[in-house]
Amino acid sequence: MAEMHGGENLLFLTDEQLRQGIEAMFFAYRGFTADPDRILATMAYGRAHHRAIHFIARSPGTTVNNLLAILGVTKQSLNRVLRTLIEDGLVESRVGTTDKRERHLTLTDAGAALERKLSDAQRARMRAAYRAAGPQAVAGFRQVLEAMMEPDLRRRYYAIRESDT
Amino acid sequence: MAEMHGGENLLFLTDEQLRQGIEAMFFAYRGFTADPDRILATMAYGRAHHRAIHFIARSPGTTVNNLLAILGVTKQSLNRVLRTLIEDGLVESRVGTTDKRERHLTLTDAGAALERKLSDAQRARMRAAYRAAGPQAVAGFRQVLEAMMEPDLRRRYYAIRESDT
DNA sequence: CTTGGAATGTCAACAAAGCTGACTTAATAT
DNA sequence: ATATTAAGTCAGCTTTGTTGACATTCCAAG
Repeated sequence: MAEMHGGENLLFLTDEQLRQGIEAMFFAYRGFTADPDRILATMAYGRAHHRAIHFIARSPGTTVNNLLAILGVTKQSLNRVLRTLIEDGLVESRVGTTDKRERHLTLTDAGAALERKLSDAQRARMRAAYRAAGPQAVAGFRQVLEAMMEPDLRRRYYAIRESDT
Repeated sequence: MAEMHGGENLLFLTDEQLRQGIEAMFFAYRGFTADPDRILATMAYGRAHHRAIHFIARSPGTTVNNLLAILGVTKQSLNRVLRTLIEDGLVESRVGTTDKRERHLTLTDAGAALERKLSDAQRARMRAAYRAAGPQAVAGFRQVLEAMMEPDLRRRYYAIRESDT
């Protein structure tokens, strides 16, 4: 924790500074999605498909319910996306073994290939930004983003990270 | 500039670190828009209206063309939003004096009131995140976001900042 | 002065991706 | 047995984006 001494250290909390942060978030998010969007535009897919693919890749065997909670959409909305991905052979849906009501979702080889393509593009921009800003800036970036999340999503964000080897 | 020495300082560039950054962006953006979205849901407005209102407030008298470039949508899409805001008396559109083709957009008192309401909510979350992370983290946050923007939007971002007193 | 091009606005049609509400099926939990 | 949960489906609606075509107004250059 950095200690606060007096007033001038709180300059980063002025309305003007906060406004700039808001605008930075807005413009940066556009850059963040630009590369995958370009790739998806050449197929019959959109950002919603990308999100589903990303989190299935990240948590193979995840259930529909879990995905719903992470993505924060209705099941009707997710189902539309999921159905096309399954029909197109990018995602596989298998009935659960312990609980047969659940469907466990995984990427097929074709799905994994698309995931890699999208992910490579997005990571390339992230890597460039990280490299330009440096490790200390990246740590701060992550700290602020985590503080900005809704508590329940922050918990899910941590859970996904910890599920990695 | 922080100097790079060898390998372990580049750990923040591993695919796993980049993936976490991507997910942090995704979850944080949801938090970022959550509060204004809640307010807008109670009216007949959406996120597109918020964006228009924000940038008109930020650059009073801006032209439609300038707004188009900042928002990155088609004029038809913006026009629909703008029309309802003008009809509802939140935005005023005045024919330009030097160039009468241009329309200069400003917020009415009612528009400014809504802007303040939305902006207050969004800034409150930003302020909380900034406070929790501290000044150094905020500097890093801003650095990474700026590096992530598309170059032309980065220029516009700087231009808006510099237009302030 | 005429003409070309730029800025703006409008109409129509459409697509992506979200929403609500109602309902079914199957399986689990109480 | 009954209630609840997970998933899927149908219908209809909203917001916000897209193209394409076209009219108007105005500035500027030949």
